[in-house]
Amino acid sequence: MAVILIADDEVRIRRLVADFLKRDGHTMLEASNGEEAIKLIEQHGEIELAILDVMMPEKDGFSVLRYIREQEVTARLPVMMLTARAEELDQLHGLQSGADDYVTKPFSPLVLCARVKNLLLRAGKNDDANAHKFGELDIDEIRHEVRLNGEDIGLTPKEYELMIYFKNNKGIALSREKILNAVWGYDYFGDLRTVDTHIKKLRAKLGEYGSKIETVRGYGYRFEV
Amino acid sequence: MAVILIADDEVRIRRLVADFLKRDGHTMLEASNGEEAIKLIEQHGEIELAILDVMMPEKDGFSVLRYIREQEVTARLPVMMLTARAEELDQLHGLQSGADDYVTKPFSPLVLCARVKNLLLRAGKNDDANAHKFGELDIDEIRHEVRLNGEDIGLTPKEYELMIYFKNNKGIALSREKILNAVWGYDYFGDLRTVDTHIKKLRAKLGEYGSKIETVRGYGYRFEV
DNA sequence: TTAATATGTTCACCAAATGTTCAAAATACT
DNA sequence: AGTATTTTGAACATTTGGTGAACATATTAA
Repeated sequence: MAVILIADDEVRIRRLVADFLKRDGHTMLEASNGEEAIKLIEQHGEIELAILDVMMPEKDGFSVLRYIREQEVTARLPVMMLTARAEELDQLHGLQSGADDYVTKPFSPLVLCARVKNLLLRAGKNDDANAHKFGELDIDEIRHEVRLNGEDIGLTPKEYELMIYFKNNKGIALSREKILNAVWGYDYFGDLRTVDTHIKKLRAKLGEYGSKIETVRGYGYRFEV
Repeated sequence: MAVILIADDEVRIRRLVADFLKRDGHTMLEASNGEEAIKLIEQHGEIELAILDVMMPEKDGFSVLRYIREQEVTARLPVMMLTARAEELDQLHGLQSGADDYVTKPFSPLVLCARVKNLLLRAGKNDDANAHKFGELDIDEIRHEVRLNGEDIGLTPKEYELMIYFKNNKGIALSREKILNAVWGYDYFGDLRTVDTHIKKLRAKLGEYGSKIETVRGYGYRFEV
């Protein structure tokens, strides 16, 4: 279930796509031209996929796509293009437009649904498991490494797990008990101070970002962004 | 990239097959029984390969296969059958059922992927990149061999499959469990350390490129480019 | 200011993960 | 059947990491 934008000047196509994707549980936003599409994208931070027809009045699909890729906040938004002819498809390939997928008209609604599912899956994985960037700090769960200014900082297994735990709980104060339970396991009977030792090492390896792990006196630690 | 139908009543198997083939860039359609499979085939003119489990509720794999061969439009569609037992395999042979390939359960996902690639190739579908070159390291899936400085390094079957799995997941940290599931098959319950032994041998045969298989401590391995 | 408490820091010992070797078991080949 | 090859995991070696005691420093309370 996601929020999806469909932009096409033909009502018939728009409805068709919207109806099918609604049936899959998605929330649909509709635009009848490029200008409208951009307006909706600006207003809705939560759009998770954009389906753009290439041929549209006001602003065509390529212009909207370019806009999406240029804006910081939407640069990584998955985009699917609808093209009417093979020539346009060539354009897509040739210009390396930055679209994530394309479907040629006429299309089968079910194939479109399948591809949408695919894109959302891919994007979902990217959001959850791909690199989380905090300035020059990359937490890359795909490669299973953390980079500072592009360089792997060589975390040990425990340090890495600790980092992931902080990443998943940024801004939340975590007691030593909670940290031990989460990272070491609920049946671990170790000294609470072991946490401190690992925090120390992690902070050192994070360099300038070490201070992002703040001490919450009398309680534990908190990772700030 | 092709549109592929997978029909199996076991969700686990369906997901496994779909996930692996999606990673190869294919669009997957899923059916949980024979009736559903036929419905999807009727609706989609663009299906390029059907993978059918023999044992399914509503209509079994053989019935679906017969249907496919009877319809003018789908008569030449490549079909791969999944069979659970040797007896079913006999049926396939004996009845000259018209399937293009068959795979017995349990199967290794990688073997399945390779066979799918084969079938699509045979069917004249586009498929690029069967030879991957990393510097002086050639991974040649056509000749089914890996060369270092032009010389075949004589990988054993398991080593070769491991190599292919790494090639398909370069830059991604792979846990021993994942590797075991992918290369040995989803129902293999062997020692995780067996992976290490094979890594060791593969590294040795890869010579100077052995270090491209990096150890991810506390997790598994990662193939670098 | 001093005592009490909490956290930072260091380090040596122990534990765990991985590398490596090998021979038995399984498999493929003839 | 017999032989060759491959696979496997146990056993041992080596490397790396985890741990908590001990001491240092910082913060708070009295």
